[in-house]
Amino acid sequence: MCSRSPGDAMIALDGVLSCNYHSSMKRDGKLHLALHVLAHLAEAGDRPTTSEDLAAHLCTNAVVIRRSLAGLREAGLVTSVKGHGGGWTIARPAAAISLGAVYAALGARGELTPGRVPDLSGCLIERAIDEALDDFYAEMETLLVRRLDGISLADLAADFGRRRAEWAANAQTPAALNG
Amino acid sequence: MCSRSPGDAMIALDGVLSCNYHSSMKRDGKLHLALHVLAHLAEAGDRPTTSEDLAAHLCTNAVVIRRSLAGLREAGLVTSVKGHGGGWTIARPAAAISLGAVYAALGARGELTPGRVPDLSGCLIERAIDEALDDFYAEMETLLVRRLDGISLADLAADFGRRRAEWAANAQTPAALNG
DNA sequence: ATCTCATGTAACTATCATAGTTACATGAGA
DNA sequence: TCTCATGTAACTATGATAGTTACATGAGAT
Repeated sequence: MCSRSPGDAMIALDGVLSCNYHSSMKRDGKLHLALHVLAHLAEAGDRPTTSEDLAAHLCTNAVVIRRSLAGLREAGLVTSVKGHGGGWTIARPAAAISLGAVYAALGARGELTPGRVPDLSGCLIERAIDEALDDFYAEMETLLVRRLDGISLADLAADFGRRRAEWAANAQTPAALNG
Repeated sequence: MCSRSPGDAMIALDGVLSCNYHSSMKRDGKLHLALHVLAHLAEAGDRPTTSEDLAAHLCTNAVVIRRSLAGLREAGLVTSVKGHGGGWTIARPAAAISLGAVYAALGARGELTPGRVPDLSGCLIERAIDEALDDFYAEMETLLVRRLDGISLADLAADFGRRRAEWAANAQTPAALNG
């Protein structure tokens, strides 16, 4: 089950495309999920979106969405409202949310760094390698965050806008989207 | 079981230190393992080292070592000889082996890149994010490899040499090594 | 009031990657 | 031919994360 309904913020592709519910979000990372959700929330603007709706769009489970958004809420990137008419809303304009902020909000240690087990062996070679790799990974992490800080959600949204325009122009051949 | 015997290439720390066999190499990555093995082989020079010996030093299993070294052999970084007096030997001087070469030899896709599942949903937002992240990860991968190419095994060995000297100077207080 | 919707969260299962293990075939000296 | 060591398949164990179920909590709608 992962089809769209005409009224929502998505481009209407109903009946044409669907994704296999159980094999989709298998090994793709927390960052990807969070960005996708945020992009949808940015599209929705002020109107709250339920985790159920988001889950349908992302072909995943509502609880998975809530888990991810819980972290983003603590970081002040989104807000949530319970009950009737409730749901999730983006807390800042998309241009004011950097991918670095999202990455940080996820506590995304380990997205790059493999994580290290403390060295109990006393092997000096191991120590040298541990330190070298620690330094190296820290350096890469810095580069990664710096680069992510330079990209905003609005940049992704712009890219999305470009795609939508392209899609509208080629609307005659929707089959090309299946490739 | 992970104690050293006095005659080998390791600094003799017998009886002083041991590591818990079952909880050591749990989440540390293929690169770390390969580098550690290579560093030991570099220390050993021309004399072949058995996977059993290496496993004892690294507190892991001989088959794990052989699995890792099989990849490195295909890349021409190490050689192996069967039978009596056999074992593993480093194929080039340590200065001529870059960490980038090791990384490549491991086919270490996924050390950084989370890997992506093909997008079947047709969601344009998803596509924009997929491409942005693909580009981003490719960029980081390039930076990572470039940086790794700039470090040789000999650099790590030099670091090891420095440590050994320090250790020898402070040999009176071996307890400090336990911290 | 209470009904319904939606979040918040705990607890469980499923899946995947990798480390660890066992077992055995193969090849090379002694 | 005996022993050592690699080469490899097949299995188990572990940990991370996605997916699922279930239920408590809170906030409007009636």
